[in-house]
Amino acid sequence: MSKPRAPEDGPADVSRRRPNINDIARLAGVSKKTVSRVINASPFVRAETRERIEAVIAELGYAPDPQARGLAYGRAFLIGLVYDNPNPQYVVNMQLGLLDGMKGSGFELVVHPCDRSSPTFLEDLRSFVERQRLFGVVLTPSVSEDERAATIMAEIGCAYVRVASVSLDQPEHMIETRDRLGGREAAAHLAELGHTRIAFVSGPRSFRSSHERRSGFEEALEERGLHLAKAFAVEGAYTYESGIERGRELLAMSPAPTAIFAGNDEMAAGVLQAARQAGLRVPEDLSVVGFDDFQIASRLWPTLTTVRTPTREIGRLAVERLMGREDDGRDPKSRLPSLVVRESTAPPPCRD
Amino acid sequence: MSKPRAPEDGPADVSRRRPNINDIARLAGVSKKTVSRVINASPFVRAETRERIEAVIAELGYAPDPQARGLAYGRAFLIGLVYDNPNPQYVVNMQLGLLDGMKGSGFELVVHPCDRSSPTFLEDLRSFVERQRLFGVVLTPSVSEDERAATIMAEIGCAYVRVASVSLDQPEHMIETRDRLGGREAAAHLAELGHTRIAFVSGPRSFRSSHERRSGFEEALEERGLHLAKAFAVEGAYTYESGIERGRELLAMSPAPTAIFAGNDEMAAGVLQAARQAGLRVPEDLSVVGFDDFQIASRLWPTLTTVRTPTREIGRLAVERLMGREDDGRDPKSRLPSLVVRESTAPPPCRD
DNA sequence: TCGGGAAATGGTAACCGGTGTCATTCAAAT
DNA sequence: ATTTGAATGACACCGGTTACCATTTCCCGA
Repeated sequence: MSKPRAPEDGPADVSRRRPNINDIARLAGVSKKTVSRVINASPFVRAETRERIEAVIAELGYAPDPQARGLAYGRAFLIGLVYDNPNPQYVVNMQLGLLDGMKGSGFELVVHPCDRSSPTFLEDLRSFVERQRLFGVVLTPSVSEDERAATIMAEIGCAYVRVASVSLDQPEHMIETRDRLGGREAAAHLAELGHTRIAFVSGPRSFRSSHERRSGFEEALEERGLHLAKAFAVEGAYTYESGIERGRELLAMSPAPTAIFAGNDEMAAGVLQAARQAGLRVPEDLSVVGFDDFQIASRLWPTLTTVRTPTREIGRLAVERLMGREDDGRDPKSRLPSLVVRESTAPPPCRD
Repeated sequence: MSKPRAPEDGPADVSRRRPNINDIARLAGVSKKTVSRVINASPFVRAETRERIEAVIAELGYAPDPQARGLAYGRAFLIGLVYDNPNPQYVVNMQLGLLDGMKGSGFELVVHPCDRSSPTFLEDLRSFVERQRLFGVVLTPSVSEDERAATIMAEIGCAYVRVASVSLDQPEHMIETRDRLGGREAAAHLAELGHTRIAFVSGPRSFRSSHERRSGFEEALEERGLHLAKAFAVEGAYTYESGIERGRELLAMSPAPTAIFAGNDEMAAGVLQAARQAGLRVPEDLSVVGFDDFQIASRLWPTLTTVRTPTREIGRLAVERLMGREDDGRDPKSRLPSLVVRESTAPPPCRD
C-alpha cells in the first residue's frame, strides 16, 4: 500500500510516517510515559516540561491514535446513539445536538437504529455495545423507556443517558424532555381561544410521551373548567396515516370537536388532510395543534401551531452529561417545550 | 469498577472476563495466529482445524475486539458518512442505506456532517479521517463534488466512494444518481399533459444536481418541440423559502407559466405556498412537480407529483462498493430516479 | 549546613488484543 | 531422496496505558 522507504531514511525519519508517542518523547527528550501524562492532562508534570512537550506535539501535528488509546484504556472513544424513532427530523436534530456537544472532545458518534419489536432487539443491542466497548450511549425514545436496555448498559459497564419525557432512572442517567408541559401549553392556548369541544389524538401507547402529552393536556384543560371527553381522546400511531384516520373519525362525530390537538406534527398533518376531505376550513371551522415543530409544521397549509421540542439542545445536554462536561450555565428554559403559534388555530366558529 | 477476582479463580478463569483470542487458542489447542486466520477467513486452515476453532468461538461467544484488530491492521473498522446536505430526510435515508449494506460486516458507521463553506473545512475533514484511520468514507453531495476532498482521501489512503449525479472520478469511486434522467421524466410528464409555458426552479449552483436536473429537463423538453424560456429558468437554494420567492416571481410574470418544475420537494412546497398566495389553484391553474419524493411530498396539499430518488438504495450500493461486497444481482432500474404522479399535476387550463 | 521524608517526576516493563513476517513441519508430488 | 506447497507456530509489533519502581526536588527541622 505505502511505498517502501529508502534505507537511508533511517529509523528516525518521521516525515513520511505519522508521528507516534515515541517520536514526541524522543524529540522532547522525555519518556513516553510523560508524554502520556501531558496528553491525559495529568497534574504531575512540571509546567516547563509540559510546555516543551506541547510544543513538539504542535510542531509535528501529533494526535494520539484513538484505537491504541482505546485498546489500552479498555474502552473505545465512541459514543453511540441508539434510537428507534422513525421520524427523520428527530433523528437528525438529535444527532446534530450530540455532535455539538462532542465537538473537540475526541469522541466520535456511532449511530445505531434498532427495532424494539424485533425478538433479538436486546441481544443485538448488547452485542453492539459490548463488542465495540462503547464509552457510552444515548438512548432516545422509545428505546430509552425500556428498563432492560438500561439494565444491560449498567451490566456491561457502559455509561448511558436516557432521554425521556419523565424520570425513569437515577437523575444522572436522565434527561427529561417534560412533554407534559408541552401538553399543558397546547391546552392553555386552545382554552384561551374559547374552544370547549376539544379532541386529542395520542401517539402509540408504546411511547411514554404519548401519555405525558395527553395527561398534561387533560390536566390543564381541567384546571380551566374544561373536560376531555372519552370519545374525543383517541389513539394514533405518530404517523401521518393514523392522523388522517383518527381525524376523519373525530370529524364525523356529532357534535364534532372544534379543535384537535395531535400528539405530533405528522399526525397533525394527517388531521389537516382529514379536515380538507370533510370540507372544513382550518382554522375557521377547526383548529389544529401539533407537537414537535419539525420542518413540516411550517410547510403545511395552513402553517401549523405546534409545541416546539428543543431536540438539538436536548441532544447536546445528553452527551455532555455522558462525558461529564455538563455546562449548567445555560438558560434552563431552553430545554422545555414551548408553544409556537401559527395559522392553524383560531377561536371556534360561532354556534348557530 | 469491576470487583476484584478471588485468587482461587486462577488465571484460566474465562467466565468473568470477556474471552480473547488467547482463550480461544488455548481451548482449541492451536496458536493465536491460527485463530486469527479463521477469523479472517484465510484459506490456509485445514477444515478440521477450522471447525474445531469455530466450535470454541461459538461456545464462548467470542467476538474479536475491533479496536485491537484495527490497531494491528492499521485501519479502523469504521466507515464515515460525510455530508453537508441540510435535508434531514436525505441524511436519514442515506444512513439507513449505509447501515443496510454494513449489516453483519463488523463495520460501524460514524457520521460527520460538515460545512463546506467553512475555511477549515478541508483540514477538518482530513484530520477527522486521518486521526480515526477510517477504513473508508462515503462522500455525498455536495461534498462529493469537491475534488479536493477526494484527493485528500486518496492521499491519506482512505477508501472512498463519491455519490454524485454524474461521474467525476474513476468508476470504482463513483455512484451515479443520474439526476438528469429524473429531469427528463419530469419534462416528459408535463409535456404529455399539454403544458407549453413551463418554468424551472433550480437548486443552487454549488450542487451539481441542480445543473443535471435542469439540463435533463431542458433536453427532454426540446426533444418534444418545447422550450424552456430564459426568464422561466430561475435559481433557488433548495430551501422552502427560496421556493416561495422564486414561485412568487414566476407567477407574477405575464404570461405566467402553467407548470413549474422545482429542483426538489422543499422548493416545490414553497411554490405551492406561492401559488396559494397568488390565488391560484393547483393543479387546475398551475401544475407543480418536485424532486426527491421525501415524506413531505405526500403530506402537502395537494400531494406532490415528484421524481423519486432511491436514496437508501444508493447508500447501500455505496457502502457495498466500499467494502468490496458489491452485489450486482439487483435490478439496475431500482437505482434510477422515477416519476411518482400524485395530485399536483394536470393538463393546463384552457386558454381564454 | 545537612539529613530526612514527602511530593513530584521519569523510566522500565508488561499489557491491551489482535495481525504481519518468517520459519518450520508435514504430506504429497516429482 | 528431493521438491513443493499447504498448514501451523514463534515472535515482534501496532500505539498507546497502567503498575511499579527509581530518582529528583523541595521543604522542613535539627
